[in-house]
Amino acid sequence: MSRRRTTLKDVAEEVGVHTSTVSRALNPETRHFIRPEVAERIQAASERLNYRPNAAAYSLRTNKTRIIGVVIPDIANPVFPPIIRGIEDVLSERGYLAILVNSEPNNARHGAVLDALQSRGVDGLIMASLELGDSIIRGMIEDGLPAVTVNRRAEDADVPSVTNDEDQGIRLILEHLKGLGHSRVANVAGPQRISTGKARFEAFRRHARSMGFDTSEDLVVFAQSLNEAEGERCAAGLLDSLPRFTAIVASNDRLAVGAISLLRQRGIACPAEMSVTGFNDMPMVDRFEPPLTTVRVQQYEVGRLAASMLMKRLEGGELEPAEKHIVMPVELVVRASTAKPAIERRVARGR
Amino acid sequence: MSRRRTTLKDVAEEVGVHTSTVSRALNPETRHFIRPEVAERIQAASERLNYRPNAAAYSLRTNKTRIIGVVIPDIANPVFPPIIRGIEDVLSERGYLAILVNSEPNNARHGAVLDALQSRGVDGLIMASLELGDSIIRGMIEDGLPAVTVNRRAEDADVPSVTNDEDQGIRLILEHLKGLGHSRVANVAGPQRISTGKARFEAFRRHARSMGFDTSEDLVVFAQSLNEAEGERCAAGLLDSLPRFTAIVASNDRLAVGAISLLRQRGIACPAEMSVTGFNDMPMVDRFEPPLTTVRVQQYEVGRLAASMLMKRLEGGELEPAEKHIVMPVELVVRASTAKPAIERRVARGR
DNA sequence: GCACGCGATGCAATCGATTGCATTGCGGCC
DNA sequence: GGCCGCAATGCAATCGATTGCATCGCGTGC
Repeated sequence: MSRRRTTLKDVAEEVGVHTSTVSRALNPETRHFIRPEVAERIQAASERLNYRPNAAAYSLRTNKTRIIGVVIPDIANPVFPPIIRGIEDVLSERGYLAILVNSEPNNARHGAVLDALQSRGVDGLIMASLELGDSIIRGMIEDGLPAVTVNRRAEDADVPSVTNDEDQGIRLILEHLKGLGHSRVANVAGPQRISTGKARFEAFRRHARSMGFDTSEDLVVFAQSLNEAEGERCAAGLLDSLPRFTAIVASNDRLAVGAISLLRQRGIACPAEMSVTGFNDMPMVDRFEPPLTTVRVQQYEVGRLAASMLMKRLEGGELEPAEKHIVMPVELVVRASTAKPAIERRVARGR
Repeated sequence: MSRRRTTLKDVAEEVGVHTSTVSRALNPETRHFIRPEVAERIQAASERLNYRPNAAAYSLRTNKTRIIGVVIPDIANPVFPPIIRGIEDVLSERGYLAILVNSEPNNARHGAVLDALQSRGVDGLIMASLELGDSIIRGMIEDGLPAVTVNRRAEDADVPSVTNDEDQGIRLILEHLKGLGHSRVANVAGPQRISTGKARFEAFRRHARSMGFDTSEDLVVFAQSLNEAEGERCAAGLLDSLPRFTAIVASNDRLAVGAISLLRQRGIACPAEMSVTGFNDMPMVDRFEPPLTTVRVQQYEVGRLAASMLMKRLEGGELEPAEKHIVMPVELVVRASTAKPAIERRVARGR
């Protein structure tokens, strides 16, 4: 048990050559320097002794770790697992490993966590946890650490990103609602410090106007965070402030789910009396009651792409401007949380 | 941009001392060797120069990485995120980082992935991905790598574990069904190569017998894997083989969700005509239609505990026998997927 | 038969931090 | 006032792999 790991030196002695020869024989890039017959003996010995290169020594010498830092706000948020899976699949195909950290940008731990990653010498960073104006990230990127953002964008256009077509998604939602006959639609917008929150809110405002929806300001509430409780709070706010409306467009599925909960608490039927839409098409929302009408984003693919872009950068290629910011197409998924508006039923409700 | 990182040597030159002095001054354990005044100057210089220790050099010298490998079958399975979060929270409190890999034990990549972790010199392993008789893991543990399993157990009792009280969970489910008046209950059991599948199946058999349920063998089907599609397939198998029964006890929530889907496809109302129960209480199952009656396990806490146990082992302490295998209490959560059995309604159905 | 060249391999420096041991300097004690 | 001892710091080896350069030996060409 626990005996010393075998090193290059052990293999070298076994075969009767120098460590440098072993090193070259085991590296596909340099193997051609070594006589095939010797290389094979080395290969055999290395397997016999169960040799595993020491990654620390390799990193120290080459300044590469083959480790990528993946920073997300919270893995327990169902949006992220498919993305992570996509990232990890690509990385492991290329012999890279992912260090996963949960960290919210405003959190005290955020800096420490990123320090730890930097100290570990990660070769690159994939960031889902990011707010507009995050200076810590800026610093790391200025230090030359390759990074890609996923889902969200940095202000700094130099940081490559993979995002979804938020504008198109919101447009599809609004068209769908309009087609059903809605004309007064409320918006539970996401936090404006997050790029998706901002993009979706702006898309809502623009498209609502151009499609002729009522655009009173009191039809919008801003969520402070992206979870169910906040969805409930925001929906309550809208109902209490009493503008009449027949549908709620939420900035993401979790807010939508929260809104639906609140409607139920208040005895308002969804979709009969109030339509609700989400964004993301999280796993399982098709099984909710009611099944959620939402915008499907390709979460797994987004993860894969982000990882691929980072790999490409690490393996030498600069990214061409055209591939620096990828916007993935989205798709409207109509389920049962939207329906024709009830004819002015909401008007009757008093405070 | 991208200029060389500052090293101990840089700090040493700045202050006019030797690198070893800097090293000692910066390490809380050895700081007392250094005159406070010097230590402070070193501290200041190190901050001024933004010094970050090189983890590769540290690892090479000390043979420690402060990295833990976390191996799970699939992060996209909703059971795992809370566990991962629990693990990561504990690790980051202690200055450790988690490398996350997705790997099914039967998969070709399994060995390669574990090799990669070993090569990276992880200090320990937390395994959720594990089948009874997995020889690769055995090998690593015999090599002296500290490991803890979560959710599942290894056959080898030497590997510490944190699991849930499967037996109790199944018992609570059966008592609940019995209380409702059911007497013929089918079981969609999990794969028997997985410890939870086995434990829950055995619990089902034992408690079903002792409570006086019908225990015909055709009331049991074994799932090959743990997902919704397999749940559908198994439920179909049960219905088609036509034993009469009024409830389905599934080995986990995903199988249960699949079973419910199938019932809906066949026009069988749940819970009116057929009760269904799950296990795990995954996030969001309370919002499903119907909200799922299931067994709540403390996923986040399970993750925290596993990480804590590993930390304890790494920081010297051997685990006492009593704390080597922790079994977490579970809790029955009754929702709307279970109800009193319909009086022999199923009898009428022909092939 | 000798020199040249090149293919194959060895040598040794290097990456950056840790740590056992050596050295220095100073205060206290008799 | 000299010596002992301890506190504070420096020295140098070390971890294991990579890699530029040196070296060796052999074949080839003349």
